[in-house]
Formats: sequence, structure tokens, C-alpha cells
Amino acid sequence: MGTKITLKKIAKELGVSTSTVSKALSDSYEISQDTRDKVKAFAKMYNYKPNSLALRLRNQRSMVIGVIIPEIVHHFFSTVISGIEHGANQRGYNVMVCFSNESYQKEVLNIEMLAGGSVDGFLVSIAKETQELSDFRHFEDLKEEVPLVLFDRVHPKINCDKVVVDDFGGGYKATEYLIKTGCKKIAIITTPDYVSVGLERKKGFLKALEDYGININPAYIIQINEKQELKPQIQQLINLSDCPDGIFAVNEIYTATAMKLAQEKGIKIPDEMSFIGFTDGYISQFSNPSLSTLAQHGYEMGEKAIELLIKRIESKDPDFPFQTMVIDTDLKIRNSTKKLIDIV
Amino acid sequence: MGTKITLKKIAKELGVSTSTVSKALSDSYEISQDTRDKVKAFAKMYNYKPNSLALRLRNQRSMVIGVIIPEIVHHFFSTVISGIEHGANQRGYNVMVCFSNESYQKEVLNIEMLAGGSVDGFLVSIAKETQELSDFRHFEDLKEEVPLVLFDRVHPKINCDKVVVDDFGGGYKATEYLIKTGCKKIAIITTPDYVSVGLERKKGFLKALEDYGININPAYIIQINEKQELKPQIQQLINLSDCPDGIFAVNEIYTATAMKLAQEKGIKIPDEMSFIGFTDGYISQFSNPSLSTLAQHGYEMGEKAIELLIKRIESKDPDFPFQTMVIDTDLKIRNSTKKLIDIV
DNA sequence: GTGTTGCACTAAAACGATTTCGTGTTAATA
DNA sequence: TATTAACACGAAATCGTTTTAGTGCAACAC
Repeated sequence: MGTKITLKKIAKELGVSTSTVSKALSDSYEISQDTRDKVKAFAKMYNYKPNSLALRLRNQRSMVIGVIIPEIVHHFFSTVISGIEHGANQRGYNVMVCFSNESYQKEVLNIEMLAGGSVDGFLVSIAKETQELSDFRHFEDLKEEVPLVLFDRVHPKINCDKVVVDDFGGGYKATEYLIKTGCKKIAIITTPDYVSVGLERKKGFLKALEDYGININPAYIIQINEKQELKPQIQQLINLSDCPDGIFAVNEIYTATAMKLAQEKGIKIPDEMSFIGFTDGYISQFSNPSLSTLAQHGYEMGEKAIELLIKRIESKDPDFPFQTMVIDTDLKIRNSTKKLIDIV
Repeated sequence: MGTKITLKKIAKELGVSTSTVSKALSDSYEISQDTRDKVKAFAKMYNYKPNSLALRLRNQRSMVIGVIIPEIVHHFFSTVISGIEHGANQRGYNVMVCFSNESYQKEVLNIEMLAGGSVDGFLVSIAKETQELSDFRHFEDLKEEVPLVLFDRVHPKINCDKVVVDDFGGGYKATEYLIKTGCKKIAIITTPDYVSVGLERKKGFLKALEDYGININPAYIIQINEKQELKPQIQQLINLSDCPDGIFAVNEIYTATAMKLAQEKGIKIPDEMSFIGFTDGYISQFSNPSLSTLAQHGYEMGEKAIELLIKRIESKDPDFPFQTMVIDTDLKIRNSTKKLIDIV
């Protein structure tokens, strides 16, 4: 510990100037082969590594991307980060991941922390609390200084590059599939409307019902309050005297919980009740019956997002128009829904 | 973009020196109230934020902790990171997370990238490939410069602070429970022996069998080769003519997969076959039947690890002896095993 | 002997901050 | 009037690096 070797120390030890050392290490033609060899040998012996802070300060580039996600114990965000990491590393960038824990204040803190030169760009998925508060000043301030790309959880008020899942289309596809496999009474378990992705999925759900001429029973729309316990809120849907025969839920946890509750009540799945979730994670794969779900392609989303961001960072043209990329969803049919073929 | 405001610019604009600006912003008594007010107002107006790179360079402290984990799409590591984040933020540190993807080379790369002044300390869980290669020189080199704490995946050859799960005890507890609930033919699904945690869990398993006088059937020890497909390797255990009545598997995926395969074969769980896993994640909770498992307390592990690291960073005494902390496991009984009470 | 060229290297500025040590002015005191 | 103290501020060093612009010296041509 402590004895970090620097250019200056090498220079002193070898009786040359720091510039000579610097140039020798980068094989500059200005330095004689003799000196180069000597310096390199010495540097290697002492395991010299340039101080990256100094480098970044000098180059005015950190080659680091700051990523802020709402929570980490979450399969979808994990896969997005994998994609980000991959794309970033390929282009010589490194990734620093921070967590807002769905808190507005922590989101602001994280941004302030990383903004002062630490990162060359931001990749952010907005915290629920921020969406609820609808206060985006920290993003506005940020944009003046360093490029920002929003992914998954976005907001129209913030004008920047974005990558989103086709949540509307996903909601539509899921609902349509339930309808086509014979479900008549279809419910949705979703988030409050301020969560952008939940809202879009609900819109898709409603549109599908409308297109197929199915009336919407208000009791079939459950919007989960995350400050309260999950089970009772879902239980209430299952316990309905006129209970649904198809449920679309906007994430794995809601879907798996609902299915578990239905099973406990002795309901047969998928014959008496079908389930479709969102996010193709481990829960969907290992539930019994396994869950039909909309795969979100988080990895691809991460790759697109970092691509957009790096393009923005390296672009000389600040007026390059912002774009929004939409990642398609895939309906993965497993065993929590009936097969189309059974019906037709 | 581009117009980042610096001390120098403020100074120039206000016709004072940079030192005056710096002092004014930190409310130094050396500066008149008048000037302080003026400077502060100006700084606020232009949303001045000190450049953190410059600060870190000057202070020779980054207040950043580098965390390297093998993979992110993993419930246990996610919870550890939550714990690390929490402990670090409490003490004013920030966390930078990188991923080795179980690759030796990526692990080395990550360390080299972060080592040059970027972080004040490292928190690492060793990649499988590194464990297999048993090459730890990058850690040795590192230790000279910056403190290192290993967590979960550790190695005796590396002399540093460590935090581990009581894997041996967990393996013992799981096996003992299977024995006590009447299982006679107990199998283990584990990793190759070079994975430290898998090995320890297997040792605990074997010790329990020995203590209860049960012979070990070599066919009941499955060590998964991750380069090959998972299912066939587990299938072979389930298909055994003399198939086991109790299975202990060292992670959620193995356990859930094994149970699924058994169910497909029509085996009744837990009556004909019991299952205990490791890691209390979503898979265990949402499997059907839900999985009995050993909770690893990842959050606590993260907190302990960061505590140890920060103590080491801030300690003036480099000879402070290294310590290894052991985090206890909790056996969570759900529905993939028989109840003790049924037996006694 | 003078000018040119090339070599091998150094000095100094720059990145953005903090901090130690001055320094000039004013006002109070002897 | 001379000395001192307080005040308000500035210059310069520092952190570790790179890079531009020299610098000194030898060899060579004319």
C-alpha cells in the first residue's frame, strides 16, 4: 500500500525528466532506444500504471458511462446492464452502475455525484418516485453538460434520446392472445398510471379489448399500490364472485403471485384461468405451470442505448436530432395459457 | 454541452483569483462577506459543480469502491450489491460495479482499469475461470497498491480480508434436514470442485451423511459441467433406476430444474422426493411447490464486506491482521421437503 | 568559421481544484 | 510618525499526466 509509482518518481530515480519518461513509455521517436529500454524496464519492474484520474483530467474524457437504474434485484434491468456493458466495452468505454432504489432523492444524488467530470454520459431509467413527483429538473440541468439517454422508464417532458420497449404493443399482443384462446373476462394487474411502462401496457390492453368489442369491467383493472402489501390487492381480484378467466399482469412478480393465489383457491390453470406476464425471467421459466410472457429483450435494449449514447458523446454536432428507439416484444407461449391450436 | 463552468471561469468573470473563488465557496473567513455573496450567487446562477476528477486527483482519494462480480443476472449477487451500496453510501463512498462474466481475462482487465487511481478499494468475488486456472497474480499485484476484500468466492492462496457464507454449515444443515425427514437416498447436485462455494457445500453434505452413518453412493454426486447443457446432466440422476429420495442442490437453478424434471416424470414432491436448494431468491419462492432453501443473507454479506474494506482503507496501520467473516445461513422450509413434525 | 540539421532531451503549460504562504492596504496603537 | 495588526485577496505549489515549444550539442556542409 502507499508506494504508488508515478512518472515523477521514475524520472527522479533515473535522473531524467518526466516528459522523457512519458515519451519513452509511449515509444516516442524523440527518445533514444537506449533510454526507452531503460525506462520501460524500470517501469515494468515497479509495475507502473498511469493514474487514470490524471489522464481523464488531462484528456477531458473519462471513458466511463454512468448508469442509473431503479433497482438491481431485478432480472430485466440485469439483462439491460449486460447489454450496456458489452456495447460499452467494445468501444473502449467502462460502465459505472448506481442505484436509485426508486427514490427521487437518491436519483438526484447519484447524478450530482457522477456529473462533475466523472462520466462522459448517462444512461438512466427513471425512478418511480421521480415519475410520481414528475420533477425532472435534475435531468434538464444535466443535459447542458453531458449527454443523456433514457431507457425503459422514460418521460415525454424530457427531451433526449430514448430507448423503450414496445409496451403498448406488448399489452395489445398479450390481451389479443387471451381473447383468441377463448378468454371472455380479462383482467389486468398493473402499476399506477404514473409508471410510464405500466400505463402503456394498460393502454395496449384496453385497445385490444376495444378492438375485439369486449366491454371493460372496472373491477378487472387492478393498479397495485407498492406501498402496501401485494397479496391482498391481488387476492381481491381472484376472490371476485364473477372472477376473470384471463389475467394479464405487467411483471413477473404480479403474474406469479396471482397464479399462486389462484392455485391455492383450486382454480385450474390454464383451463379455468389463463395468465400472461411481462419479462421473460427465471420466475416465468420456473413457475409451475411455466408462465406465458412477453420477452422484453433487455440485452438488446442495453446495446441500443449505449450505441445511441456513444454516438451522441462522439458526435460533433450538438443539434443532431434526438431519437427514440422502440424494442419489439416477443410473446412466449408456455403453459399458463391455452394453445391457439386447441381453440381453432 | 461543452460550456462546463470552472473555478477559473468564475474567477475571470468576476475579476478575482481562483483561490478567492475557491475560498469564497467554502465560506472561508479570509474572504469578505461581500465577495462571498457575489461569488456564491454567480456560482449558483451558472450551476457550478466542482470537477470531481480534479478533486480526487488533488485529494489522492476517489471515495469510490470498485466492485467486481462474476455476473449480474443473479439474485444473490444483486442482494450483495444492495448491501454494499447501502454501507458505502452511508460512509460517503460511491460504488462502481463491473462484471467479469466468469472470465479470467475480463477480471484482470477490470482490475487494471480501475486500479490506476480510480478507486480506493476493491470488493471482488472471483470468476469461475480464475478459480479453475488458479492464477491469482492480478490480486497479488493489486494488494500492493489498494486494499482488497474478497467475498463469497474466495481462495486460501490470496491473503486478504474475506467475507464468506457458511457454505459448509449450510450443506450440513440441508443434508441433516433431509435425513431427519426420512430421506435415505440423498443426492447432491453441485459444481466442479474448483468453485470454492460448491466444494464447501459438498463437504458439508458428505460430513452430514458420515455423521448419520449413511453410505455415499457415487452416482448420487452430480458435478455440473457448465460448458454443457444443464438438463441432461440432471436428468441422468432422476432417471437412475435406484433414484434418490432427497436432493440437495447448490443453487436455485439446479434445484428448480431438478424438481421440474422430477415432476415431468410424475414423481410426487415432497412425498417421493424432497428438494433443498441454496439462495433464497424469486425462483425458490415462486416454484410450485415452493422450494425449501438455505437463505444466504446477501445483503448482510455486502454490508460486512464494505465495512471491512472501508476499515482497511481508512486504517493507518498496514499490518492490521486480515480477517475472515462468516455469514450464517438460514434453512427456510417451504413445500419441497417434508415437515419435521410429520416424521417425529 | 559559420550556418544548418538532427538528435535527445527538458521546461513549462494545461486539465480543475485546494491550500500554504505571501502581500498590499487600511486602521489602530504606541 | 512609526509600528503593528487585521483584513481581503493573490501567487504559486500540488496532484499525475501529456504535449508543445524550446534548448544544447554534435556532426556536417560550405
